[in-house]
Order: sequence, then structure tokens, then C-alpha cells
Amino acid sequence: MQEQANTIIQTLRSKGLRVTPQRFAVYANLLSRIDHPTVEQILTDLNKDFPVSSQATIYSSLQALREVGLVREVLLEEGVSRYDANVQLHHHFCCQRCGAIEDIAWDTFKCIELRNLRPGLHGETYEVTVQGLCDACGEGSNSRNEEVKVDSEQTDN
Amino acid sequence: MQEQANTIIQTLRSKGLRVTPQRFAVYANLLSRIDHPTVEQILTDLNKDFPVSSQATIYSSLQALREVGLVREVLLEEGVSRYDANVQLHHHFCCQRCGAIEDIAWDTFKCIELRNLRPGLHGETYEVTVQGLCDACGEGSNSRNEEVKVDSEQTDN
DNA sequence: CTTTGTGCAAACGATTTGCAGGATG
DNA sequence: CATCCTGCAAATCGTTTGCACAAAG
Repeated sequence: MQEQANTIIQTLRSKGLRVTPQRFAVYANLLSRIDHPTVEQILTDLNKDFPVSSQATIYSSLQALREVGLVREVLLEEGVSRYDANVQLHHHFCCQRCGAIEDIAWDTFKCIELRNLRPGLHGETYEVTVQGLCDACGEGSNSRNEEVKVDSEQTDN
Repeated sequence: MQEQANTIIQTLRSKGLRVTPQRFAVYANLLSRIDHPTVEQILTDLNKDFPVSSQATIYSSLQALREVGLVREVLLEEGVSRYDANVQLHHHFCCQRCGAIEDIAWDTFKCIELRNLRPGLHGETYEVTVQGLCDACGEGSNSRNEEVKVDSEQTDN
């Protein structure tokens, strides 16, 4: 765990970023999570035990990390940005019921043919977003009638 | 053109929506555009000649149209919602330079295998977002070095 | 005539910004 | 020690809401 810390410090330094406790904490937190937290979630998580950082600092840390390519912004819901320390190409799965977001390995769908685009468009890269039910929410998929459509009216408004 | 208007009116009525000049205008505007305008763009466009609608009304019209399934919200950039009267399944192309958004026919990429998802995830639907250069921006793609990376610093900040 | 929509302005929530003090290299 | 970061609070910007008046059916 000490080594992980060192690795993170090296990474930050190698990108020309000053290493501050806050910046370190934000990046370490993102690296340790598989969900794609919002700023608020990161802030809450970091300050759980004792105050480590402020909101504005999270924003600025994320911006710095994003500028050097260590972190990525993910837009899947309206209103909030989520962040991801997985900067490799990958797709996303988004649970329609609980909103959980999960990465999907890039080569799960490698059959996209950008050459199928109409002439004139020059595709460089792409990303697939899958909507569906995650493990927990899919369990009750026998009685889907009530379960599945819960959020489309409440979350939506 | 009179007929188109009637069709729109029929469509709105058939969905149980009252037909008001503003609501009509918003829907007609969306139907006539292939880009995916923001609220501000719709408002500007409608009020170009003379005042037709207010901001709050655009929002409420869009919400009503969305609730009955005539309009869809599209999230591709941070900070703004865009709207689309094409509610059929389709993918999106997003120009990395000018930000233009264009629909891609659903069957352009029909080889996605949702069964490739890891066990436990239950994929229902998906959408592909392609990033690249549109016709206009792709023209100068010979001299891509300077052209392509223009917006990542200006738009981004 | 009843119900629903419109428009204004105020409220809201996520994100950004200005600035003074503090930490990093 | 110069530079860059932090944290607070105020400012911004997209979106939502409350309410009085107007229009739709």
C-alpha cells in the first residue's frame, strides 16, 4: 500500500503535477473505485473520516488530472459529471434502475465498422453505452413489471 | 406545408397534448432540424423573427413532448441538454472540432452482441457514439496537425 | 367554464472564479 | 523563495418553480 502511494506520487510527478494531499487523495480515491463518482461523492468519501478537501479543490484537482490525461469525465446522466480514472478506451454499462455505472472492456464490442459511416464523416473513435439491469436489479427480473419502470417517471422529473 | 402543420397537430392531440402555438413551434422546429439544438438555440431560432416563446415555456414544452415520447434528450456535452425529435433507436456522430452532432442510422452498427456482457449484466439496449470529423472539418484533414486539436483547450475550459 | 399553458422573475444546484493565506519543490 | 494549491464565498449558468394571467377544448 505504501508502494501504491509511491506509484501514484510518481505518476502525478511524471505528469508535471505538484503532489498535494488533496490531489493525491482525489486520484487515489478514483483509482480505488469502480463506480464513476460525482464530485459530491468524492468529497463525501474523502471527508468521511475527517476533513481533507473542499469542493472547489476537488473540482480543480479533477481538472488538473483531466488535463494531463489521468482522469476522464463521463457524461451519462443529466445534470452531473462523473469521473473515471480508467482512461483506456472502454464502454459503459448503465443500470436503468439503480443508475449504477460499470466499465465494459473495449473488446467486448470490437465489430464496429467506422467505415460504414456515410461518406464525408471521418470517424476517429467510438464508445458504446449499454442500458440494462445490473446484477442486483436484474435478480427480480422475473417480476419485472413493477420493478423496471420505477425510475423513468421519478428520476426523469 | 399546411398538411405538415396538420400532421403535427394531429400528432400532438393524439398524445393528449393541448396544441398551443408555442408547443407547436417547438415541435415543428425540432422536426425541421437535423442538428440537436439546445434550449437556447431553439429559443433563439423561434424568436428570430418576432417573439414567440419564453425560455420557461420551451423547457415545459420539451418536457411535455418528452413525456409522451415525441422528443428525446441527448447528452453528449457537459453542461447542456440537447433535444432530438428522432425518437427511433439511432446512434450519434459528434464532430470533435466543431461539435456538430448528427444521427447515425441504427443498422450502421448492428453487430453489437449484448450477450458478450459479463454474466450478471442484463443488457436491454445500447447506443454508439462516434467521435470524428464532419464534412466541413474533415476537408482540411490533410493538415490535421493544427486543425484537430483546436477545441480541446478552448471549448473545454 | 374548467383545465392546462404561458411568461416573468425568483429559486436552485452544479460548476467556476477571485482572492488571501498556505504548502510544494 | 517563487510558484502553485487550497478553501471560502460570491458569481455563473443551465434548469426548475411559483404564481397571476391567458388560451385551449
